Formats: sequence, C-alpha cells, structure tokens
Amino acid sequence: MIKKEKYLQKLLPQKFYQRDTVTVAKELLGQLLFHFDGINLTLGRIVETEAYLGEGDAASHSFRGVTPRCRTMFARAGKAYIYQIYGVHHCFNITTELPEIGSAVLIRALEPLEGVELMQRRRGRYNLRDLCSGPAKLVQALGIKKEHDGLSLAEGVIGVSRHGLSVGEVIYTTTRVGITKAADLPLRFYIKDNQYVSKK
DNA sequence: GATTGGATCGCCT
DNA sequence: GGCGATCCAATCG
Repeated sequence: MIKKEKYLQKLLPQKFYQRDTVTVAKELLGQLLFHFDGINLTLGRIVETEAYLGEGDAASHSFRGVTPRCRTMFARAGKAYIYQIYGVHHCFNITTELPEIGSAVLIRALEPLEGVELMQRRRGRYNLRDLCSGPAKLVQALGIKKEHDGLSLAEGVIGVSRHGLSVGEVIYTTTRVGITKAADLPLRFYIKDNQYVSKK
C-alpha cells in the first residue's frame, strides 16, 4: 500500500489555487482528491464543484467579511476550508485567490476510486453512487474532519493529484444547489452525464 | 441574550 | 416530494 507516493508526485502546486475562483472550480474537475489518514488512503475523482466568490456573492460565507467560521476563506490559496452545516454534516472547500479575497471552491461530488471498501464502511452504504455524491457524503467517505480546517493541501494529508478530463468529457454549468441568496449565479460545474454527480 | 436558519442527508410516505 | 435531525454562527435588539 505505497500508493500514496504516486499521488504525491503529481500534487497540484499552490499556484494552481491562487487564481480566479471560477477557473479553479472548473479545472478541479477530473482531478483526484485524496485523504491519507496515517494508515489508509481514500481517493476519488472530482466530478462536481461550486465557486463561492470573495466579492458580490451573497451566498458566500465571506460576504460580510471575516467571522470566526469563515476566517479560513481569507487564508492563503490551497488550504482546506471545512465548516459544519445543518448541525450534523461537514463540507469541504479549497481556498482560492489572494488572502484578502475570501473565496473558495466547494467540492460537491467524487467518483470513488481508491479505498472504496473503507469508504463503504465509513458511510454505511455500499452502492458506489451513494458514497461521494454530495458534499457531506464525500467528507464522511474520505474521513475528513473539522480539525482539518486550515490545513494546507501541500502537506499531502489531504491533497489533489493531477489527472485531467477524459476525451469527450464536457463541463456543464448551472446554478448552485441549496442556497437562497445569489441563487441565480452560474457557479456550479460538473462533468456532463457523469453518474456520480449529486444532482442532474 | 435570544432568535433564526442554513453550501445536507436519509428516511418516510 | 416532504420533513426531522441537531448545532452554532450570524444577526438583531
């Protein structure tokens, strides 16, 4: 189980994230998100993302400036921003742009690829399509915790490894899921016809 | 100090 | 398709 090394070799550099949030959200599609918990590696291919902007986006936690919850959104690009939602779940984001811009990309769905058995145990679900087809589902499947908030993806504990889109795969753009403010902005991106996205 | 509601999920009908 | 779980950040007074 030395699989970890081959993914670390292709770790996306910090500069990948320190760019326009919409660009990062689109270019994360097809890449490989992993978590190494010290013993086991779980990994999936990113098939759905959403951009949360640092300016003019009322749905973004950063809309009214720095608060205790969203302070990580104002950290350097390429860090994990993890928050609790509905009292019971957690969501995983990656910070983008320059630190003064409170922006991030929400990872909404993965195609499970490595450590599938462990994901199934963590989820208590066995159908592959039920493992990572939602932001809180993939956090649970990968074993990501709120303690990882602020962690740099350059550490290689949680990280994204390069792996582009396949030939013929097309990116679809829609409005974001589950928000009421700024609900009309086209900031959700997913791989068209992919069976692992959270919603069509 | 109190109230409100949320970047969700899974079970129920 | 509807709704309860369950907590705390954000907002208001």
